[in-house]
Amino acid sequence: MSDLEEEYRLEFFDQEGFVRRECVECGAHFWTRDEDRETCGEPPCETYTFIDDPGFAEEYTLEEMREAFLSYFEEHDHERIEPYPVAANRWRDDVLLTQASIYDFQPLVTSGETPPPANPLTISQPCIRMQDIDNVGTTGRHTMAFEMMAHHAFNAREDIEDAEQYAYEGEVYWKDRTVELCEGFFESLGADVEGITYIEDPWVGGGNAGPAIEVIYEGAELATLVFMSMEQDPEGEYELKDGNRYSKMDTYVVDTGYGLERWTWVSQGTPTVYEAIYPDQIAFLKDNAGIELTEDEQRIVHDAAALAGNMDIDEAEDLEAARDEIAAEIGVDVADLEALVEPLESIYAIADHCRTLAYMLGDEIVPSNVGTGYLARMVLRRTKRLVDEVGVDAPLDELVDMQAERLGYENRDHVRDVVRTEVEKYRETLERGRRRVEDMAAEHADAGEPIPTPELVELYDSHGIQPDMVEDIAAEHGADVDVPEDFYGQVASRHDEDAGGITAADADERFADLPATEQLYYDDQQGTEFEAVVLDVFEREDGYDVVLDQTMFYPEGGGQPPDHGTLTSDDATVEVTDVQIEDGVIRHRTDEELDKGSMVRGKLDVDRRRQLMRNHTATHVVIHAARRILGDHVRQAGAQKGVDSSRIDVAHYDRIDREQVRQIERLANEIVMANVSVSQEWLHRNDAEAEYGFDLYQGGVPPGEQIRIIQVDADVQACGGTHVARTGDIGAIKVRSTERVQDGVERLTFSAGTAAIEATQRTEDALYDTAAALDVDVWDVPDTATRFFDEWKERGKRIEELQEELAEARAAGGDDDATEVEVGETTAVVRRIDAEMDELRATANALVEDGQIAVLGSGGPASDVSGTSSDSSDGTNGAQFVVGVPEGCAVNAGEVVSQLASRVGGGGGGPPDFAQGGGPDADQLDDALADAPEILQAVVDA
RNA sequence: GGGCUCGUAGAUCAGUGGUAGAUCACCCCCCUGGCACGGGGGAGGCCGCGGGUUCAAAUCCCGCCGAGUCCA
Repeated sequence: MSDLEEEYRLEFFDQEGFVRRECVECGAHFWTRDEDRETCGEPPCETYTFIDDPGFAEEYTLEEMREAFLSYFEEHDHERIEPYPVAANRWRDDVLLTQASIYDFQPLVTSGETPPPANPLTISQPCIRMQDIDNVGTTGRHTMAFEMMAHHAFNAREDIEDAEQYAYEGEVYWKDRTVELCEGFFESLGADVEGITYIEDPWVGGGNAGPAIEVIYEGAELATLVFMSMEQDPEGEYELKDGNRYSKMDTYVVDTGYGLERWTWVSQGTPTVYEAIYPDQIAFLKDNAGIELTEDEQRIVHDAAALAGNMDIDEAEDLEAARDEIAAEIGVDVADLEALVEPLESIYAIADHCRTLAYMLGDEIVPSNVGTGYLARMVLRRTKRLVDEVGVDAPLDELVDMQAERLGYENRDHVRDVVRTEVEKYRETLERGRRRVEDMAAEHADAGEPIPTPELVELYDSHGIQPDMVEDIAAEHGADVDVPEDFYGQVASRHDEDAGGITAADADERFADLPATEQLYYDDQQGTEFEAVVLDVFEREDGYDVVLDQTMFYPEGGGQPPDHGTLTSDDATVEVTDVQIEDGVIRHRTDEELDKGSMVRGKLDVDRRRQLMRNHTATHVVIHAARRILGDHVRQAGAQKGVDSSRIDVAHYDRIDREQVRQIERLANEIVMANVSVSQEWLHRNDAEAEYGFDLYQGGVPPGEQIRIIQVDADVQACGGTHVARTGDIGAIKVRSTERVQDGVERLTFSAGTAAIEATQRTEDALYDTAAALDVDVWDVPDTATRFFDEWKERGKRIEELQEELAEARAAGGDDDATEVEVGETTAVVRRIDAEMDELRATANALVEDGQIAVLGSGGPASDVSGTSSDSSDGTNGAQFVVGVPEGCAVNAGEVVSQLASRVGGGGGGPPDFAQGGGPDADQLDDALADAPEILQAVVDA
């Protein structure tokens, strides 16, 4: 096993007189100029020494420090690069947020597939680390939002066989120069370079690894210098700390990270990092929340923070343990200290969270319950809770705007708008939750028991109500709550993860030897016929896979389905039903075999392909139109093209209403009618990104140095699909529906070309048929339908009234159809009324009100008076009974009904005073009713 | 993408196989000089939609639509 010790023996260290030492506290190896040094310098082995004693010659604000860094590296031959969005999922699909500057260049640049935008380069990249969320504010040094200043150099070995295979060649600089530049920057700020220690700390992550150095100054880790140079390899020569083996790569990359906030903090020497980086907002928040401290109190807070800073408090949990110690040291009561410090901690967290939100929303992340949108929502809600708790009464959108303004954003109005919308949504959620908890609390308070844990878990998991909020609300209603220690564990256990990763289909070895198929559909997008040579044929379960030297058939990809068509050789014509591409080799799935080596003529199913092209270009047009109508935050969140219809999912924070659909449709068709040409061009990806930004990648990020750019009107996208030549070829675009596929994601389904016409015709047919059925003009359909519906409701009510009148009349007039028997003191009326259940019930009620027992049977409605009956049968749908018993009469209606119903092959029941039942054998109805007197007698005797 | 919860009167919600309810809001009347309150009466429901099970479904099962929420 190698611990990479050799990797750290730098010439630079040698020349500068560094020595390698082992820390007496933690055992880490480090490099220092100070021969007497015993510890590595990093907490907990040593403490911060810059608090109240800044480590640089001058104090810097965030902006000044960023500029100092970038200009230093510019002066040393680095090109300054504009920061990337914090939404890393715009250019890669393995992560959601940008957490380090190197994220900007993964995976394609680091692997050598794509050249970096400059080499070497320097950047200050905004980042968000959600995992630190609990520590923000309390530890004094954690922030969720930060900028990682960096200098990167991308190197590729030249001593390899095929050096040109990588997008960059040769060495820009490596370890020695990296450390030298780092020292140089320290020096430029007037730091005492004697005090710097370099700790050996190999880095491993995401399948890559390499030696790395932590740069410690004044007790603080100010930079990490990573030398990414290895990749995971079971045969590898190095075994690293994650237990895996690694071997050297052909590319090797300098990946550095300098925390802008740390550097600013060290330059100012404030007790916490927050005070150094957000002085204005913290002053505002303190003032607004009415936090005024006496000089004594200020001193206590200051000392406590300084001590905490020195104590290597890495987690909020550790702080609780440390607080006793701190209080003792300063000589105050722990409770008093907490009362002083906690509001400040909230305020620090608010400032940090507002910056996080400004980053997220400024980069046009739309709050939702998926992906980055969910993260934005979580941060926003947490911030809102903190703001309310600490008693800040400024609207949240104003607080976020303070950060957006500081960052110089141009879309501040949009950011405020989104924050307001979200705050309102949260308010509604809280209100719903409050009512729910109040009911629950009252119930459990009555029972004198605490709210049980499963209820708590459900309140959080299904309704988004935090346990501590439940505690507060429950307390108001006198109910207790026990929040178990492992609460969030119990929540997690509700989410039974059904493992079952999708096993990737085994790559077929035999394809590996075949050359990449020439893609004729790019040379001539309008072409439909071609000639080719059959390179190979593979038998499959349901047909054959044919590989040609070149093809016009478009393989499935980018949401565009594959082409269909035929391949014809001298001997046979075969149908192509599917086309797939793998490693550049295109496979045509056919129903019959073709001879290897034969010449074939390929013909596309032209109608299908035309529709697919129309749909694909239309997709670009629709998303462009949606963006113009709904706002710049609109991005594609998925798409599927089809022959008859296509759909795109877009990120948007509200439902798309009918009027907006009309506007989108109109604008889309204006672009169609303008008949602008659809241009295809292959650009170097860096040029394309520089010119159009990451919005190019609406449909995903293509690999490679050159990317295909499709421009439709003002819309520019990287796209591998086939398109019509001019927008007019689309013919027409019809938006058919919108649907909310997730909160914050709207799906637009539309049709293009002939399918658009057909879709419209189908809708019209439905309208015409309706008009015909109502016997009115189409324009009168809405009014007529409304009138009919109202009248139908009126009639229902009238029928009910009449049924009641009829029932009363029946009850009053003893008519001949009824059999009356005496059951004890009470008269029972047994009668057959062929009517609906409603009518039977009404009659029974009327009889009961007259003090009589009602035993009513029905063989189904004699005539369908109400028009509401939905049964299609012809009166043979069985028998029903209703039995009603007046108060104080010892007859169980349920029992009677049960016995009657059993005679018609069914069952029944109900409360003792009013029961219903029935069965399928209507033929037995009269016999059953004839037996009713005996049944009544038997029941009363029992 | 997955899990969970919910959809009943204008609003908020009860009702978990057997006659659709409460509170507020609304309309009318009484009380009052008038208002608030109080009292009495009334109107207002395709129980989200579509299937299924059952003698019987707001209620149970399946699908769809709509909303909420937790997680990746």
